[in-house]
Amino acid sequence: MSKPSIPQGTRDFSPAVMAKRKFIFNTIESVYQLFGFMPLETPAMENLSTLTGKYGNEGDQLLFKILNNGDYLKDLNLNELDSKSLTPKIADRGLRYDLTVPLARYVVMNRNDISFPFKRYQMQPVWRADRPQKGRYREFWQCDADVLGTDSLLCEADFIRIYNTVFNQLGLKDFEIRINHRKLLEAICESCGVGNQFKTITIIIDKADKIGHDGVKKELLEIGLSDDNSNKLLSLLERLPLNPETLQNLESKLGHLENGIKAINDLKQVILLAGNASINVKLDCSLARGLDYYTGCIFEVIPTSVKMGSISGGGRYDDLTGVFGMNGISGIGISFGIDRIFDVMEELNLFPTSSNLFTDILFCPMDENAILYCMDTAHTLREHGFKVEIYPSASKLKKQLDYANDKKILWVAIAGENEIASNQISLKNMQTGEQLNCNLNDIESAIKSQ
RNA sequence: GUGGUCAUAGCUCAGUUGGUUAGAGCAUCAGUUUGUGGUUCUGAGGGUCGUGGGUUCGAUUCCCAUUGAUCACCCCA
Repeated sequence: MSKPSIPQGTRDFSPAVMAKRKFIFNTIESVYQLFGFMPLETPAMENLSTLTGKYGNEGDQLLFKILNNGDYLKDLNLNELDSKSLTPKIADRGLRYDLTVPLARYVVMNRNDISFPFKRYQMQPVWRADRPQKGRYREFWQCDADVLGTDSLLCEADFIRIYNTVFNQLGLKDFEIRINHRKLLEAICESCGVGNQFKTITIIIDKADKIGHDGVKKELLEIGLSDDNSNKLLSLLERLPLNPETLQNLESKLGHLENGIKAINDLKQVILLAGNASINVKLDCSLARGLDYYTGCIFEVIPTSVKMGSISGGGRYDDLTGVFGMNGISGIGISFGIDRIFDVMEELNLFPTSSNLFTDILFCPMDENAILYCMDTAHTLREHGFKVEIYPSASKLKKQLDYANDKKILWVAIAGENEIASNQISLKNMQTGEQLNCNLNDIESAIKSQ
């Protein structure tokens, strides 16, 4: 038999790793709930017709397809088919590629039962048949929150506050929120006389971080921009603090354009509503992201003290549900990339040392009688909120203490002949090594007094 | 989808200019006169050297293929 393995780009998460992941998940979830978002879960698999055509040509290739059950080759003439035309005939379902399309599908299906604005969060794995590399997996988790059915800029401001709250609670101080506005991008292109090449231009300037201003200019010249216009464009890409001065400056350059004034007014309103939370927000006109469906503000969060890509992104979109035949629903959403947040926190050593997932007290029975002796007391402590376990056999004490160390259990309660005779327990602190005898009923107070 | 690097014990790695039974540290398990650990000592288990083929008297070592890992590009979280 060959050694067992797991598929490419997937991972097991050990208990020690899960403790840390849970810390991140729980933090994000509790903050989402603080802002009034409600949980939603959708199936791992969707009908392939729901997924295809939503992510562009490249996206379709990255979908995991699920082979139909039964004799799926029946009625097929294999000679007339290539692999591309074969797929829809033998696979009706696929694994979800993100959480946004399933959300749109859900909203359309349940339109009569949903009252708007609809605020939901969703934290589930998604799958992409991409080639794995650093910080990139075939199965990874997204933590989305979206507000559907309102175009209020209060949502943008709320998401800025959510970013601050989440990263403060995680202990990640060095981060920068970058914001841009789709219409600002359009205005910039217009003012440089390249409004008709909007999409090409944005793909180029989105790479500014990677290839630098020189690289951007080179590519702009290649697609036929004049030297003048590319310089003008580049001068607008500087990353500046999002504040009234920056916007006023921008208004003097783009205020004559309809798109420009709309975007600037939106951003002004966001600053006002976000208040102090907007302090570490930077206006980044090179930020483009998945342009296809974003129509208003666009967000990205970058860790500033670690070399790592974005750890969160999002933006406003119109007509999310249009592809499923339900028009007029606009909204805004963000997504945390928890796998990357994990890597950043690991690198900066930000995980709290004590985890509330681990056992608080381990009972160590020295003989069979002691097991029975511990059972009721252990359960009373559980009812009082302690995480308690009893070592399941009367093994040698060394082995039991090793087990406690391995699981980072702080307290052990040793019970043997002597303790039973005196109706007591030997309570030992595994960190200090101190040990004391106390009555069974006094364990809780003894622990709390330390 | 394109290109580079790599593959020896559970983990981190030695090693052989191709030659008998492939090593170390850590980890695991078991003992160290039987109720005290994380920092004693002793011992044990564990590898068909990623898989398949080729060259050779002989391959873990050389060649080819394949699979996987990893990094970069494309794109993206």
